[in-house]
Amino acid sequence: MKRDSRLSSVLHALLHMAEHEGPMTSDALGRCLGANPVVVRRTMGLLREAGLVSAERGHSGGWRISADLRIVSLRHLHEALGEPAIFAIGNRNEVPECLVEQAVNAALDKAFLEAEALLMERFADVTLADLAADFTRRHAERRATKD
Amino acid sequence: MKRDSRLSSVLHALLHMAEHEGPMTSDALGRCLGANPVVVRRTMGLLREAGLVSAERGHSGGWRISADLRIVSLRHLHEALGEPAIFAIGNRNEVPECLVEQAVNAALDKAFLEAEALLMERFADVTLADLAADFTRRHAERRATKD
DNA sequence: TTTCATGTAACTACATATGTTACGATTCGG
DNA sequence: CCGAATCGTAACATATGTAGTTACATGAAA
Repeated sequence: MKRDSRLSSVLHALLHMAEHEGPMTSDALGRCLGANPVVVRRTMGLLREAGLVSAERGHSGGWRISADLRIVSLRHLHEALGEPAIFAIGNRNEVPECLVEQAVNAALDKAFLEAEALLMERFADVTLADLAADFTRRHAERRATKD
Repeated sequence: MKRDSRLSSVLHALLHMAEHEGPMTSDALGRCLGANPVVVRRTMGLLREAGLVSAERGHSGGWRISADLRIVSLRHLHEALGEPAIFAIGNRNEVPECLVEQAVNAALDKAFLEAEALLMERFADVTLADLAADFTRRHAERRATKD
């Protein structure tokens, strides 16, 4: 199964936007991410619908962050992306007649739901501001190592 | 992304085998699961390599469980299947140059590793015997309801 | 020796993420 | 007002991975 990397992509894009003065075009973001500008527009469009960014068309247009970095968490972004399926493993049949399969599904579902709940908790704990701070720390570290 | 349902499938198959006298053929298991017998052989072959089941060819052959149901956990089965990827979400680029992307990956990896650790714990806690008992309970319940 | 079963390779079918092309809609600058 | 820049979006292409299917070799039992 090919993994959905949109959450990773939008985080990367948003942090670049946070470091950048003025709006960034889909083309510029595409170059940062190594992604196609149309894919950028497609994905950022979901964040726009969630009110997290805004887009301006025409000359000197592009994408801007329109939310507080200290508020927006990974969970918000996951929701903005439509809460895509988290697991690459699942039940063969979601509503089985067979009692054996029902027992199997119940056990698997319980484990997956717990893991998903933990993941969502962790996602809710991390904001864009946290990531920006981590980036700043890494940046300072690299400069210190080079000197 | 199509989900990997092999763990669900082998659990379903193993429990049917546990309830069944003598070996079960790939054809019979395929009918239980609603799956193709070749796919059954392909998947059960991995369990055979892990020593969890054995296969006999020829007349009155088929698959047999060759391990203690009280010992074999979901985790063992997951391992026997080659520990397939658990998450359908992931980083865009696993070894990025970009410090922004490194910060993003670090945050996501941390959350995913914690969730995976919890899932593996839960998997280790559930044995085939537990599932068989749960099936028996469901079976008794259904009969009680019908009466 | 015939039949029934697994073992396995090769190919097909299908789903989904991402990439690409094309073009319309909008905005700014000259 | 025109033209370039930019987003919005549809339609199609490509890539990858799961499961299904066909075909046939191998082995065991009646």
